[in-house]
Amino acid sequence: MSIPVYTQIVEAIKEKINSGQLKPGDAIDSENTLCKTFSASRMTVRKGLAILAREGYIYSIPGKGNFVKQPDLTKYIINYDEMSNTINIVDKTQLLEVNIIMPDDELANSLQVTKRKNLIRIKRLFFTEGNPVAYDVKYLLYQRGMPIVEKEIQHATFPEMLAKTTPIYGLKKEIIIYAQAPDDEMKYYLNIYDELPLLVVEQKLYDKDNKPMGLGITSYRGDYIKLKGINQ
Amino acid sequence: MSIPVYTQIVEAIKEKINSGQLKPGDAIDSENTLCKTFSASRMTVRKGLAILAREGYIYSIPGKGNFVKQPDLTKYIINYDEMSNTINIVDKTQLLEVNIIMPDDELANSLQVTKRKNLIRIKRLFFTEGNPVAYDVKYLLYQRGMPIVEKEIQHATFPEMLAKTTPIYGLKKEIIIYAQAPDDEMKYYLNIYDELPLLVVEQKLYDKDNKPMGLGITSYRGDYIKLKGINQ
DNA sequence: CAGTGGTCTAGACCACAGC
DNA sequence: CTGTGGTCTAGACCACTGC
Repeated sequence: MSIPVYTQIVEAIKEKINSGQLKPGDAIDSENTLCKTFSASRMTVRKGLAILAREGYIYSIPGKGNFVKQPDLTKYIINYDEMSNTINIVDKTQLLEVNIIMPDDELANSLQVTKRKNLIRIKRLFFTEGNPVAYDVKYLLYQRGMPIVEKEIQHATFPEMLAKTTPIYGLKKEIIIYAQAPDDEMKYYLNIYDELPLLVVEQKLYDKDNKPMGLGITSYRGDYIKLKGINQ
Repeated sequence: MSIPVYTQIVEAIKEKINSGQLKPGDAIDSENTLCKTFSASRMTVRKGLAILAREGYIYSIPGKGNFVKQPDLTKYIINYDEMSNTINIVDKTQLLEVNIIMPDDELANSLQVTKRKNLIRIKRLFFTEGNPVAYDVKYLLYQRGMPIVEKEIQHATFPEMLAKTTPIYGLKKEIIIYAQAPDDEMKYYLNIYDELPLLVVEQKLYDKDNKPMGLGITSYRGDYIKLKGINQ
């Protein structure tokens, strides 16, 4: 058989769990027992168990055993990037403003800086087939080497803006998603004349020491965005 | 040192990547080289590399080597459940309707059933401190043992409704998030008198063979919901 | 105390890359 | 052909659990 032994172990245990033979909290056969059952060495058995643990099927308690885990029914993975979503792709961007500003209380608090710290503010409009679909504002802590060259920021996504001055590994990210009615400025920029709502996505980036590096707020016309999340 | 050798290997390579010594696409020292560098056996080195691969730092090409991976800057994890979000928790639910219905074209297509297949439709209202905050509709394929007991479904989340008749392991889930203006029915149920938009979350559940098991549509008052996603 | 999982070794054979 | 990663073994010692 060309199927690795550890895969066979994984599948056998998954089957026991999926079929209900093993329920959450139940103990799995001990590693030594599995060694005998599958005529495998302990390292091979442990490799299979590690895969099951990674996939959320089991957990282990040292000195006691391996147990079936209560699955997490609330977890979803979403791939978010300002320029593309499930129903639309941004094909043009327009730079409205690049400025150095001083933060107000809320912004200073959000980025954990004093009100005297200079920030870069970038405002952009996103278009699809000639129609404005989103209004985008970014606030970045100024750093040496920060790209203020218009060409470099006009089409960049948020992590790309920071990638040139901050190591992108260890970068922590956060998004907040909510619905909002457009104010007059949004209605003007996004050509909204009726009751069309906005979907707003706030992005916050932290360096590997959890220091906030920037805040982005992207307001999408509600008819041009759907976000999709899947499990695993 | 009580830190496991494989952890030391992981940290050493992470540091090389975070500091920029190793860039995406670069080859990592071969496993045999790492064995010598860390005076460790190959299995120990491989355990460290497996962790780095799982965390998205590296990938391997058999016969060639291990390489630094381009990090995925778009991936977020969101914990979604109808009853609670970043700014609100549902503390009361009201069952509006439990019915057997025949699907229209759109629904039959979405659930991959014929129009003659019976579906269960459940309509609920969610409240927080006495105020209606969300309107919730679920469509379920009828199965033996399906809970139509009101007590059992009134407060259940979507996966919980299915958990009694379907194994929850291997369950695949999908959510679609978008903003929408409320229609008159929504305005009535959710006490909306002004331009408040809705945030709509559609949930679709599939069994382990990718057969759709149910569709849920939850429409939240925009001022009572924010969804949060983080990386890793 | 025996049994459990956590770590680790020093070998082995294989399929595959690239010269 | 050598070097690479992928799989696997048969031991070992440790810390912890529960009797």
